[in-house]
Amino acid sequence: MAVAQVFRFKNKITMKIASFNVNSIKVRLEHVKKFLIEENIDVLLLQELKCIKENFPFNEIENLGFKVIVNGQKSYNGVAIISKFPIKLISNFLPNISNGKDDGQARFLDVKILDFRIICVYLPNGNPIETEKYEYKLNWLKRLTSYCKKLYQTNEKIIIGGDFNIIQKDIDCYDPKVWINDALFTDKVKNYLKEILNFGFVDAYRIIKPSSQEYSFWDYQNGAWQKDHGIRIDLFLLSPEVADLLDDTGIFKKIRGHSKPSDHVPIWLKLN
DNA sequence: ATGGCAAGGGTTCCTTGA
Repeated sequence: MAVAQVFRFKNKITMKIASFNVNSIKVRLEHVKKFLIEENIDVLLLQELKCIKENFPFNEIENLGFKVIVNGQKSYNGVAIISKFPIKLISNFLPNISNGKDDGQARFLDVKILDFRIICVYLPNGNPIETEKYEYKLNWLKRLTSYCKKLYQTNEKIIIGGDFNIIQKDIDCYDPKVWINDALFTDKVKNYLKEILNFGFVDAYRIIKPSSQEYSFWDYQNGAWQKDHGIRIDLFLLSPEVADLLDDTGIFKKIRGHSKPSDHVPIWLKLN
């Protein structure tokens, strides 16, 4: 009995996965390195690199013992996945509904790490509404919903993480009145997220903390951080197979108070 | 006391973000 217990303990998979919209990897490199090391991160999803692949600091990250996959773009967007375990690229774009092709914006990575299917997303902001930016966001959500539906049917261990640019509910922002008619908070946008959740995905944060009010983004302007006027828009969506493994989750708020912070902070989860 | 951001790219300001 004791032997069996030790055996089981030794073979238990423990993983800490995080997601961080860095708002320029160049400016936030030291924050990322410190976070990876001090918080014992196994897998990190990054958004808003704001650089092309050639300018990503591969050496700095790989020297810490990580593998890296980058989907870069000049000036805007850009996503990456950093992992202690080998990464196999499945797709670096979210296919168009009409022709299955890339749309040229680096906002998506789908990879396999161990037996997990891990998807890194950076959704469009979409403001102002009733413009083509908003239409692009709705179209992106339509494509993501379609992708998630197919993905769900594979019954794999799926983790979709990143900056969703969606405030799901009133509790996910300091003042819902401020966000009326904002592209992060319209019914159309929220309904796409609901549809994805209705397939059977769950918001990891709400499993562990059903009624907590915490944020993952504070605007640089108007003293938003000092007044705690934030929003929770960075999310991990889990398939049931992963939700069963969820041990803990949280928002790494303190990094927002450091010098030269991103306007987002990392979110993380532990699987056991 | 009443205006208050940041980053990239490229130039002395524009775009984008949320």
